[in-house]
Amino acid sequence: MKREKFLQIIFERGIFMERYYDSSWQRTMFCGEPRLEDSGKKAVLNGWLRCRRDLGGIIFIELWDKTGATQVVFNPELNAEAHKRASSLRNEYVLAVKGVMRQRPEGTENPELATGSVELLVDDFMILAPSKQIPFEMDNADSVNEDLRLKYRYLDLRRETMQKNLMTRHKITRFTRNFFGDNGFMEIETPMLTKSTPEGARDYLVPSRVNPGKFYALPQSPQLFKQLLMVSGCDRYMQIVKCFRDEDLRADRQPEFTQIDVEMSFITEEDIMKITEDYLAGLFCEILGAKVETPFFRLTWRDAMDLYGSDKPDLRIPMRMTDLGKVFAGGENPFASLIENGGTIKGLRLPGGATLSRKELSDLENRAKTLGAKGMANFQIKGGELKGPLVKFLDEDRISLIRSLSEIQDGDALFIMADENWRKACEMLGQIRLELGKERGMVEGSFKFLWVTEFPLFEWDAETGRYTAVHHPFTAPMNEDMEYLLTEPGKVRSRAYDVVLNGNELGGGSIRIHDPEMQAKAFKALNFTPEAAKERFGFLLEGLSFGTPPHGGIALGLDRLVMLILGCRSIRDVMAFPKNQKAQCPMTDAPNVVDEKQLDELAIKTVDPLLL
RNA sequence: GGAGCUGUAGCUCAAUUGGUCAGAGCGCCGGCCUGUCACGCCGGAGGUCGCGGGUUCAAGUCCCGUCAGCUCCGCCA
Repeated sequence: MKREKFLQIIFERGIFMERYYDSSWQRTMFCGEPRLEDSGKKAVLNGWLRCRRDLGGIIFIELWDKTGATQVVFNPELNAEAHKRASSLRNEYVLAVKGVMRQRPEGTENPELATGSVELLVDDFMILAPSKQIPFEMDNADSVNEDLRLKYRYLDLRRETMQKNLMTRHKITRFTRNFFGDNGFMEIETPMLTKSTPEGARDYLVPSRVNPGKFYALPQSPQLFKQLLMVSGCDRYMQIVKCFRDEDLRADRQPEFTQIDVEMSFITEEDIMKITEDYLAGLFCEILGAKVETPFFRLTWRDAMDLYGSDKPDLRIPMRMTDLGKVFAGGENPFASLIENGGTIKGLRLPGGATLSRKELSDLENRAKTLGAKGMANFQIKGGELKGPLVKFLDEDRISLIRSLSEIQDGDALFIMADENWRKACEMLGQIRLELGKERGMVEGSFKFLWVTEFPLFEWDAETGRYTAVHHPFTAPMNEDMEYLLTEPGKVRSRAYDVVLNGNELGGGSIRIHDPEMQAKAFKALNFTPEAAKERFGFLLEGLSFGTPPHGGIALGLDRLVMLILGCRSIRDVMAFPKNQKAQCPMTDAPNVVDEKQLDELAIKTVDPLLL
C-alpha cells in the first residue's frame, strides 16, 4: 500500500510523466560495455536497477541489461537534484541515465565486474518504468520454488543464468542452420495442423471449425512430410521444428519440444552418421571449445544391453556387465533350472566393492528389488578368497570360471542378477550399474558419444497382442533379416540408429523403406489390414509409388542438446516458457476452459471429467 | 495409474523426544550514514505452520484423508 502511494507521488511530481523517452535518452552503449578507455566520454545508459547502495550522502546503483552491469554514481555535491530524486529508486526500476563515464577513484575499482574500472557520474536521469516489489530475489533464484519461477517467467528470464541459457540456445540454433545450410541442406517448413496417425505417442488434437466433428493433430514429428520431400527430389532437408506429444512429462520431456530434423536421399547409414558426427563435433567445438573424437564409438543394441544394460549407455562409467550363465549351468545351485529354461545370469564387477558392509549390500539388493528383481546375490574377494552366499554351491572350476569371466580382483565385489527374461536381467543390473557409478564417483571424462545400432524392428506388445514398431513403421529392416519379416517379426533387426551422449538419447533415425511393397509388408507385420494402412498412411504409400529415392535421416532433440551443453538439470531451464509436470503453464494458466460459444462453433460438447 | 521427496513470513530455510516454537537470514518499510560494491548500523511491519479431520491436557511435530510442486516407474513409434 505504501509502495503504491509512493509510486503515485512519483507520477504526481511529473518525474515520470513530464519527460519522454526521446532519442536523447537512448543508450549510447550497453551496460556491460564501458571500459577504461571510455572514461571522460559522455554516455547514456538504459537498463534495470539491480543493486542499490545508498550511503546517505552518496548513492551507488548498478544498472543492468543483458550484456552486464555498470555502477552509476549520484553525488549530491555535483548534482543535488538528481541525488535527491535517486533516493526513491528501487530494484528493477527501468532507468535512462545520462552522465560522464569516468575512471573510478584509485582503490575503489571492482575487479569482480567487467566494467569495474569505470563508473557513470550522473548528470540527469529519468524513470522509464517503476517496478512492483518482485516476488523472488534475482540472485540465487536457482533454489526458488520452480512453480513461482514459472508464474513470473519473464522475471526469471531477466536473470543472468537464464539469459546465458537463452543466448547459448540461440548460438546453437544459429550454428545448426549454418552448418546444414553449408552442407547443401534446405530448411523447409512442414504443417503444424496435420493428420492424426494413432501410432506412437498420443496426439494433441485441434478441432476444425469448417469441418465439424473433424480434427487435426499437431505433429509428433514431421516424419512423413520429410520422407515425401525426398520423393519430391529435395534431396537434403533440415528443419528446426516444434513437435508435440501428449504423454507424461519428465525432467527431460516436455509436451512441446524442438527437433533438429534431417533427411537425405541416395544415402546409407554411414552418410547420416558422418554428417551427424561432423555436426555435433563442430557444435561442441564452437560452443564449448571441446574436442569431440570422430567417428563415434558404436555398439549394437544387443551389445549395449549385454554390456551396459541400457539402449542409451553412459560410457563415462567404465563398469561393464558379463554373462555368467556358464558358471551356474548344469550344477547344483539355485540358478541351474533358470538357465535350463533359457534364463539369464548377469554379473557386475564393482572395483573396491569388497569393503561394502552387509548393510550396504542388502540396501543394494533392496534397490534391485524395487526395480523388479527377485533378488541380487553378491560375491566379494577378500584376501584372495571368494566369499558370498552362493560360494557353497560352486566347485573350484566354477569359481575360477567366475573369476576369469568377470575379471574380478582382490578387493572387488561382484553383483549377480538373474531373470528368466534376458532383457529384464540386463536392464535391472544396468540400472544398478548406473546408480553405483554415479554414487561412487566413477564418472570419467566429459562427453562420451556413441551410436547404438541394429535395434529390433518390432517389439511385442502384450497389451494389444500385436507387434509395434520400435522406431516407427517406416524403418527399413536389415537386408540380412528380411526373410523373417512376416515369419518371425521379433527377430528382425532394423536399420535404425540412436546417437547417445552420457546416458541420454540425443536423437535417433533410420534408413526408411522406399519401396511401397516393402512398406505394405511392414504394415502387415504390424497387423494392419491393407485397408487400415491405406486409411492412415495411404498418402505415404501412394507417394512412395511415384519414384522414391533411397533415403533416411535423423532427428536430434534440440532441448536435450542445449541442456547437456549447459549442464542443466532440466530441459525447462533451456526453454523460455516451459510447462510444469501437469503440462500447465502457471503464467498464462493454459490449458483453460473456453466459452460455450467457441465450443458450439466447433461442434464440441464436453463431459464433466468426474463422470468419466 | 503407481512410488518417493517436499509444503512454516514476499524468498530461502530452522524449530531435538509432542510442552515459551511462531524463529533466522535475505527482501520490504522508517531512521542514521559521502566511496560503496551482497555497503553498514538502529528500529519496525509481516505467518490460517498447504487444506480438512482425528489422537492428546497439549500438535508445525503423531495418525488418516486431501491438494499442490518436483523426481522416478508405467507411458514417450
